Amino acid sequence: MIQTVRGTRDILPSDMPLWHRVEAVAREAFRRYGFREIRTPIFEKTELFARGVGEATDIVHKEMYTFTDRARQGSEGESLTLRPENTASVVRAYIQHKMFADKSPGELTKLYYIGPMFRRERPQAGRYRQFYQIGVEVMGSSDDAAIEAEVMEMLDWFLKELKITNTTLLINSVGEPASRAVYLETLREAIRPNLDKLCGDCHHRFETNALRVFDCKVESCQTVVATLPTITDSLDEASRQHFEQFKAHLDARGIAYTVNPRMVRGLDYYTRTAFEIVGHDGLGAQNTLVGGGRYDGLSETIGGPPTKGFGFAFGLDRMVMALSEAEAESLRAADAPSIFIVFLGEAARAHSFVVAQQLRAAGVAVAMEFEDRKMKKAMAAADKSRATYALIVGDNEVATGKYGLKNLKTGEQESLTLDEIILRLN
RNA sequence: GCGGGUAUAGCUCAGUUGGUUAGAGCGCAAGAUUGUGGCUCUUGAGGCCGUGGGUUCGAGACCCACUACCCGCCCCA
Repeated sequence: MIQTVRGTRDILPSDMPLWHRVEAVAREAFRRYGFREIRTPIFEKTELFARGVGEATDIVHKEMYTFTDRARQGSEGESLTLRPENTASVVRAYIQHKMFADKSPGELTKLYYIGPMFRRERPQAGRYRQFYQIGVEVMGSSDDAAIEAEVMEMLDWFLKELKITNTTLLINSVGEPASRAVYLETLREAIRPNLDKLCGDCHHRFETNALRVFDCKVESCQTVVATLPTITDSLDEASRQHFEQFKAHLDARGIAYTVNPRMVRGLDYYTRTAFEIVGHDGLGAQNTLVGGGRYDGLSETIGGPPTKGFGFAFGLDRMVMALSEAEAESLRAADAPSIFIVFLGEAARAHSFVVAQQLRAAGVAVAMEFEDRKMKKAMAAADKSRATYALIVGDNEVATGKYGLKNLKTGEQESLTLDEIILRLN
């Protein structure tokens, strides 16, 4: 039979309550912190990602789903790409719709998005070719470190609300592009005499992105890494101060963090603040839950006005995996009807449709089967549905207008009118 | 792109050194007499044993290829 494409999957109804919960808590966080939703197209011109994300990154280099659009008369079909991330698109929209134009100096544009992204990587635990991200972008003329701190505070609330504990916030400053370039040279010079002690992957990293040598898991590489200068040592003064302020803001908010001078992030556009939140439970090797940073200058890269920016994205798939078993179970349990109608006989069946209609009109989640079954079977179905109550409708009930409302948890049963039942459930 | 593992019922898995009708638990269906679920008991349905080739008197088991999934590397959410 035809199955899902490698790396893609169906999210089935039994998991939907978990997804909805993560989304709902995120939206509530965004509401409280003044973010508004934006939706950008799922595909864009390839050039946007090539320039925005960076030609040299693995994402652009080997992971994009790129295709040529059908040619129109007299012109070539243009190259389009399924979005591998959303920051470039959001910044594009910010520029295209001139969101900066009606703002006072200092006023920020705070946006959030939620939707699927596409990367052609090898699937494994917590990594899919179509995956879902929720993210925010703060754009404007200000680069106050309080912006970063406030976003960390929001994430802190978000994770606590989802009862995802046992996470670590890692922060670092990667500096301005100029000082980073200087540091990269320093780093390469420091690595060069030790090249023979490094693994094959690190040789490759040395050529393409020397910063990534820090991430190597090979033990012999780590002994070399320990001797290398960190980016902190060569930060430009402005970035150093910005980082100090960021930490002070976090301290003032009581948010715990770990400075990791060796944490680097893969996308080209990051400047100054970079951060990750890593989880430790229920995730495989892909344990980065949230990643983000500052991207001053990205706007200019794709043809916009000078703009400061800061944002993050988290993987919805991974966030759902990080939910505790207990939390998942209680979310699933809440995804059940309030009332399951058990009817007996043809007349009661016809009457039940009307009862169901009235209950639903009053806002009650009602389930019922359409087949006339033995009461024992109907009760078993009610139990299986995890409904709070079974509503018993037989000939007696039809005649008197009083129905048996049985609480399936406690086993207690009362005889009530429809109005009384509706009142009971509200 | 590279490495390792797995593939048997709807689900989770057993299946001896190759041997005759393919197993369990859960789930599903029916029953334990009248309009009351959960627990228990009885019975039942449900399998091209991933696909294709090979070895053999005989393959779910062994060999090869392919495919899919899982885990890891690279990289990332």
